[in-house]
Amino acid sequence: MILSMRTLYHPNIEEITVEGILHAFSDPVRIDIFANLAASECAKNCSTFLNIQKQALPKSTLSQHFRILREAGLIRSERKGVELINSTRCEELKDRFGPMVLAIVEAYEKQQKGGVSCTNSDLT
Amino acid sequence: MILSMRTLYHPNIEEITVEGILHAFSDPVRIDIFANLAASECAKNCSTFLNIQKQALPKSTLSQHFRILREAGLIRSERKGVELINSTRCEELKDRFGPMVLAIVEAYEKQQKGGVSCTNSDLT
DNA sequence: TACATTTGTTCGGTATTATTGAACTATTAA
DNA sequence: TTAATAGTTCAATAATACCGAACAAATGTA
Repeated sequence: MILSMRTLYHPNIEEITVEGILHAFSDPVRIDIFANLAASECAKNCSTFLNIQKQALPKSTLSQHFRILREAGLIRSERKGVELINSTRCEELKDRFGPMVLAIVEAYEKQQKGGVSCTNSDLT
Repeated sequence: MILSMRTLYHPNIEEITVEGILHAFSDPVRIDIFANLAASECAKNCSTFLNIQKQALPKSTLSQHFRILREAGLIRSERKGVELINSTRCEELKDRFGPMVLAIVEAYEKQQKGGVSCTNSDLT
């Protein structure tokens, strides 16, 4: 499959797999991006997330993370001028995978709110 | 933390994280093992899974997968003589993370039953 | 006491995957 | 044009994963 820079590949809903979704969610940055998108009223561009993480990420890294979320079928990205507007595919996903995606997001949000001690056990 | 070969580390329930769970589930072998354990009436030893995958796995690989599931807090392993008996921690996990784990397992099982076309799109 | 068998772990070399700075493309605006 | 902005691609490096071989621990047998 040949993809030019302007072609954004989005899998059809029936091509999306549980394993693909779980792999996409396996990275802390990606689950955080997705949960953020899911919680926000409006869609957001990629650069919105440049400084949302604990440590600022390079845009090349962020670009890869968005591609993985997109190709796993979790988000939809639309080009609007020079930027990419991202939104979740939660509703489609619910039809196909039931409460899984929502349950993951809710568990993640609850954990983040709960003020988890992130100073734990650095095993050198 | 020093672990001898006989010491099996199991995190306390409050040490378990959503990210850790999602990372453990990100591998197709591991989600398959976990779903199998969750579906079975009785606990199973590790070697049970040596030939359950499409391609047989070396036992060193399987050992790593079980360690990752265990250290993510998803399973409990008890030594019984020479073997390790594994079971899920689903009930504890439900208390802490709500329906997440069950929803993942159910989506995975539904997909497996559904006869997914695994001959799809090899993008060379 | 061996010695063998079974189950799983550890080690270390190799292979795969992830990260990221630099160069690039594409769009918009002046 | 030229510049600015948003995101992608490339390629070198870093980090992980895989798995054969050696090992450890428990059990059985004589």
